[in-house]
Formats: sequence, structure tokens, C-alpha cells
Amino acid sequence: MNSESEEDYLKALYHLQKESNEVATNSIAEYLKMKPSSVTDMLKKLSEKNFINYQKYKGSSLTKKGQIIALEIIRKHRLWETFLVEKLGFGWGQVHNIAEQLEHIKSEELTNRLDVFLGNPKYDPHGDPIPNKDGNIEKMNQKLLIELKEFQKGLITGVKKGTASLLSYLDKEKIKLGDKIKVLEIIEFDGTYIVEINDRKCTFSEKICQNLLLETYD
Amino acid sequence: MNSESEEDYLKALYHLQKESNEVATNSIAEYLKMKPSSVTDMLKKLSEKNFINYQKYKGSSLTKKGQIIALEIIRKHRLWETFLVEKLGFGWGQVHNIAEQLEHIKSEELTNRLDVFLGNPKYDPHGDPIPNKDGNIEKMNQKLLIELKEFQKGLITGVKKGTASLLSYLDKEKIKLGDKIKVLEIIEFDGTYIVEINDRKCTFSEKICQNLLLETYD
DNA sequence: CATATTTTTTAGACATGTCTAAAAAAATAT
DNA sequence: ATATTTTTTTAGACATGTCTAAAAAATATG
Repeated sequence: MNSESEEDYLKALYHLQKESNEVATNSIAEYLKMKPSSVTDMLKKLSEKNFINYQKYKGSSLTKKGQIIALEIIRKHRLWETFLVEKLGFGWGQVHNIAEQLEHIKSEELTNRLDVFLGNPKYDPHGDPIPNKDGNIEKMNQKLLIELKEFQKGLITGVKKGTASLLSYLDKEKIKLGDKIKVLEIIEFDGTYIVEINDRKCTFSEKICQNLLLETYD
Repeated sequence: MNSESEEDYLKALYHLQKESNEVATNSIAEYLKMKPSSVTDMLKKLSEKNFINYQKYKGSSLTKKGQIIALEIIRKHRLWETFLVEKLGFGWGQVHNIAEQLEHIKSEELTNRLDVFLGNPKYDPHGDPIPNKDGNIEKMNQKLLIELKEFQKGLITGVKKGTASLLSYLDKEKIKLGDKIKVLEIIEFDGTYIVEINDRKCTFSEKICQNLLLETYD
């Protein structure tokens, strides 16, 4: 049985590995808001348990075994987020902290029953794919809004990590997951996007466009 | 913010105070499966925080403040048990361990939304009353089956603490909460009860009768 | 390529919550 | 009312997971 702390580190590794395969001690420290020295200690422990590949002064990466655990945590996190939004009526932005707690509940049967109860959802409320029982997770064809050119279209599927405040902004603007978006105009001067959402014109700053994820279509 | 450990002690105190107002260090140790010395340490800490009344070598008891916290934990425990049984289809006997984990999730809003989602249930699946938002808990008029005389009737409302295996037995016999029960005959020799449940005759040993809770009626 | 800077690790400290063993207090028995 | 037993507390140890400060290794710079 792994501690909550260990699980947090494995999950962090999983997310940070999307950027590059070898993860630096410092980036884990920053991600988890801990001191690098604490991270080193834990990396040794996780390496000892064969959850990660770790060599002094080189980065670390998940082993197969570690990845499986990371995906279990992520599965639980996203299922619980779905539960909180769909069943309990929480807003997008409110669920993260609660799900961070719930993801550590240990009961495989609970997770699987929750999955069934929710109708085996494929995506969580932020548009992130939910790993299935066997740890398979869909690779999504997501783009950032800023990557789109004029007149391209897409469905809003989520926001980039670490931009929780953007969620509340979108909430307020009555923009939600799955809404269709079409680029009408890109202002060259400052990178502002004029887009159409739900037959309504919206103006998004460059910063917003860098953090809004879409699934594109023609 | 209180630790899970602190919460476990407060909850234990609450349950043990039903037996007698001053709770012995040893009974807490036994209840929580810990050594008395560990209990003493924690009692000092809880007393420091004004959650309990504690004086060396005397027993301990919850303060008002401690009781409020204990009831919050119990409320969460029983709401989650209800969720697990009613919504996820778990059986009576399987939910306790999971609820022991879920009861420590910290979010008042989550608890209250869960309460609403479940339809503000008054009793959990074991028949124990669920404290409301303000910590009010219904005192039930419960009796043990063994306290009933011949021809008395009641509704099954639960089982005594620490008899988890009885739950699975009842499950197997297709006997559930709310079933009507009527005492047909009491065998003087060994205290066996012959009862009628769902128009079916059942035979219960004395031990079962000592642990089966009923709400009596005429 | 030698030095400066940054990153990572080590060493030692501390808080929490547990334990064992021994001492002290309270309860019980003779 | 004293001795024995039981209960409770104290003292000191240990595991976990964090921290700070200093040392070591890797990287960047002139």
C-alpha cells in the first residue's frame, strides 16, 4: 500500500513527463510546492520500490509499474471530478481540491462502481480523458486556441494545467465544455482573438488563447 | 484543521460515551486497536485543543467543541455509507471500511451537497441516524431483539457495533433493513427465538438476538 | 577551459503519531 | 490497611515526510 505522498509524487511525474521524458528534481519540487531536498528523499524511496528510474543528478521517469499506479490515481481523480460536477452540481472550478483528496481513497471496487454509476464516462469535466480499468488512456487530438488560424473551428475541451482561474472566468461568461468555437478574426497588433461561441461574439486575450484547449474539426 | 488521527479519537470517544460518560484510556486503546500509551499522548493533545476534558488517571469526555467535530465525522461517515449502498449498489457489509476513509474528506460543501443528492436521508443503511448540518442527531427508540417478549413486533433498524459478520449473515438470509419482525416463540432452554420475517419463519440464536436492533411498535 | 552559477544531494533537525519498557497511581483483594 | 493487581502515564525510541544549510555535481559563461 502506497502513502498519499508517494501517490502525489507519481502523479506529478506522470504530468511532468508530458513535457519531457526525464523530469528534473526541481520541477517536481515546484509542481508539488516542496523543497528539492524533500523531493530527492522521496525519489530515492520510489526508486527503491521500482516505481521510477532514478539516478543521482540525472532526471527521473516512471517505470511501467509506476505509470500504472499514476494512472490509477488519475483515473480516480477524474472520475470523482465527474461525480462532483455531474451528480452534485459543483462548478468546473470548484472540484479540483476535493478530487485531490478523493483520489487517494483505496478501494478498487469503489472506483469501478463509481465508473459504472457515472456511465463509464470517457472525459472528465475539464475535458481530460479518463483512463479505463486497465489503465488505457486516450490520446487526444487537442490544440490550443492560439494554434488556430482565422475561420478554423473546434469544440472546447478544456484548459491547460495550472490555470484554475481561467475556469471561473469561463464559468462566468457562460462558456462550457463542448461549446463550438469559430475564429472570426485575429488582431495582429496584440494577438487578441475575436471568436464566435454559441452565436455570440467573444474577445479573448492572447493569454486566454494560450490556455484554452480545443478539439478541431472542419 | 484536524488530523485524521485526531478525528478517529474524537469519533471513538463519541461512541464510547454512549456506554458511560467518562471513558477509560484503555477502552479507547482497545476500540482503536492501539497501545494505551499512544492514547494518553493523543488525549493530552486533544485536551490542549479543548476538544476533550482530560485529567490524568481520570477518564476523558468530549467537550461541546469536541462533540461537534465528532458529529461532523459521523455525519460524513453515514452519508457516505448511504451513498455507497443506495447509489453504488454495495451491500450492507462492504461499506464500512470505505466510509472510514471517506469520512475524513474535508469539504463542508461536499458534505451538504451529498446530503441533498441523497435526499436528506435520516438513517444510514445500518439504521443509524444521520446528524444534520447543525449536528442534531435523533435519539432512536431502539431495542435489541432479545429484549422483546413473545408476540411483540418491530422493524429491523440495524445491528450493534462490532458485529460486521452478522451483516453478511443477514444479507445471505435476504433479511434487510425495515423488514417487519414478529416474535413467535422463545425457547427457554437456550434462548433461541423463533420469529416471522416476510411471512417466513426464521430461527435466531441468542447471540443474534443480542445484536439485532429493532424499532418496536404495536 | 577555468570560473561562476544553478541544480541536486547530503547531513542533520523537527513534527507527528506510533511503539516498548518501566514507573506511578488507582483499584481490588486479603 | 496493606499488599497485589490493574490501569495509566512517562521516558525514550523509531518511521515517515518534511525542512534548512552546506557540500557536491552539472551546466553555463567569459
